[in-house]
Amino acid sequence: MSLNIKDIAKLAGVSPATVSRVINNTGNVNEESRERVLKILGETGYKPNALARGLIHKRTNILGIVVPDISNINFSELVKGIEKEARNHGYNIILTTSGNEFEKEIECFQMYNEKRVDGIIFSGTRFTENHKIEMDNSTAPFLVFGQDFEHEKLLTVNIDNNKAAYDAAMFLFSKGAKNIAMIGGPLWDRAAGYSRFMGFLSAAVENGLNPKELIYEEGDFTIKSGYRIMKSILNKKIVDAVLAANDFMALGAIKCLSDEGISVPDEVQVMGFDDNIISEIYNPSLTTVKIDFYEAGKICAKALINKINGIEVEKNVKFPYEIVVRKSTK
Amino acid sequence: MSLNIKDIAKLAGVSPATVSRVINNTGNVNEESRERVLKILGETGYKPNALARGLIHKRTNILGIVVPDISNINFSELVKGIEKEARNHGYNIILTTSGNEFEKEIECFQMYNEKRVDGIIFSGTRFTENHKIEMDNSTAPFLVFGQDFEHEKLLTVNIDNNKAAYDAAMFLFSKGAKNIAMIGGPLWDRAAGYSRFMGFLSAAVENGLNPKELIYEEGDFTIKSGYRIMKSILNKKIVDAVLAANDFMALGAIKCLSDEGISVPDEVQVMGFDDNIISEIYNPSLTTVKIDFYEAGKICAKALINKINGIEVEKNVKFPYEIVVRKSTK
DNA sequence: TTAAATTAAGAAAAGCTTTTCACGAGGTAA
DNA sequence: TTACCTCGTGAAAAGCTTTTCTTAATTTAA
Repeated sequence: MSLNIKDIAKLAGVSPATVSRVINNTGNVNEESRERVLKILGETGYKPNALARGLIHKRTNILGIVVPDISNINFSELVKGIEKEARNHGYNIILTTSGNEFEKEIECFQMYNEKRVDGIIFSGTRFTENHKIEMDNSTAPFLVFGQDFEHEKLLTVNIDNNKAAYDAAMFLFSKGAKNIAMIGGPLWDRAAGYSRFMGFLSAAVENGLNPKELIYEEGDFTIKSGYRIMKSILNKKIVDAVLAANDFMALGAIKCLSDEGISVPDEVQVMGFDDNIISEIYNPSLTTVKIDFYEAGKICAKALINKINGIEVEKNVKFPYEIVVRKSTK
Repeated sequence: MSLNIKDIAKLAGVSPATVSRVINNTGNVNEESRERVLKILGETGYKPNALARGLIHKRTNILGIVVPDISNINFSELVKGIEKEARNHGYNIILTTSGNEFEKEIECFQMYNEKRVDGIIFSGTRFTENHKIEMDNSTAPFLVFGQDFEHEKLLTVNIDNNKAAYDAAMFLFSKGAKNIAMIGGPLWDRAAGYSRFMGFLSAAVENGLNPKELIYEEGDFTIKSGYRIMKSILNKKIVDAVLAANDFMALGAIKCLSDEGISVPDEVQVMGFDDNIISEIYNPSLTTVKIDFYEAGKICAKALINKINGIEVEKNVKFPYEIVVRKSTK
């Protein structure tokens, strides 16, 4: 059914080598043969087998992507950016989702190794010994998005979470907040948990708050946990502003406050992280630290492809964020 | 750097054939050799090259996916379902987005052909001559999601759009509507445009409306077009219900009605299609025909993989929908 | 005219694995 | 003992393309 290069060669009355030379535009083929081959190529619609090509060149032009959940809009935007940029450079992507489970992540890495992808982009939260082993063994370069894992072979792309959280908290203070609580991520998440907490802490101390009395509770980035923690905070202390480590938790907090009859932003200001699509249409709309995942995806793809092609790249890329002011703050 | 099967063979003191037999559990290797090989495999972490394997078996265990836009929640759910089910069967997915552009779709098909994927899942709106040619030439089976294209080699997975629109309109009538307008899709979109219109038409006629006076306007599935068309409808005729061909347009319609001071659902009931995540949290929340894209994705993957493996499959799968009643209808 | 260089094109190897074929050893049945 | 099986194993081919190596033919330079 499917033709191969030998068939084409026979049809054109030349050798496979010549056909290959025509297809790849490596010189040394005279005009007449060239045209005969091109004619047959057009008629048959022959396409060279990428497997055989990959075997020779030790390249597949495929990037392997691992994200926790593609139906989370942040990650789908990220993947969209990666795919867009990758395709512009002649690369395709194999996509797998991990649900943030380590074993699945490791499985994916191994699969990508078998498939001989040219590079791997990984978005996850933890860096276990097994992750390290896979990266050590991998011939394909790794890029981690959204974390600052330290590994000699690793590229990372991330925002400066510490500074972003600091800026967000300072913004709340500038809007008259005196007592800010944080609905944070788990501290083992070094980026969205730990670093954002540290930024928050700096700003709080700078504004005269006592670090001992600071309210920080760990959620799991869901709307539900935001709701639950907001309720718990209300029982402990009177606050006039809440900084959440992502938009979902911020939205949960707003829902809780409105259920309790507390006005946002008049009595309590709320701020999130990410700029989820829902944050704009929610009522009240959410002030947040916008992270452009689509652009981030492009940056990831470009950096990794450069690395693959031996072009010098920055090892730890920081990309910009932006505070988007809406109705949940004064 | 990277080991191959010859290296493993040398280390274990056997031939490559024997190593292969151990890896693939094809019998005829005695226990002693087997253990020696396994030991080396464990120590080295060797993984066979999928390219070479694919070349021999004429199989890649990869499915190619083409969707218009991965950051549209419907498609990301679809892809998530596909990926989940595919992985359960030992397949991976290469993902490309087309923006609904024909040339890109065709390009993707050709790329998938070169990469020798085992099957292709395509979500698009039109079926041109070029699409047909690619499907004719493809050795990999095709599955189309969300359309009813006719082609001998084609599998399709879809809801019964005609019946669903009929049911939706009948639901509105049952809630007291007398004059229903439809904000539809373009009629060249045979599924979400044409078929949903036909279903709406049947229900309208059945309820004594004059087909000549029926209001149907074509939008492009965006919130904006829903808003614009709603406004246009209000200028033409008094209606007490609107059926939109998707949720985005329905939400646009609600926004328009509320801007005009018209109460939903008291004065005008609104209903959509899809059950977008936003539809639930919008105010008022939207009554809609829920399409479970995640399940649909699983169905697609399963059907296609069965086809690949020579298992008899239904050529045109219809999967269920469900009317979700919320606050935009009485 | 001879030597050197260039061009054109095929043969064959390489890339890595699986599978078929062939072969020897050991066992069983007649 | 002979004939036939089974088992375990390695050599080699096949899958498809690219690239290197050769060779032959033609052109250019001396």
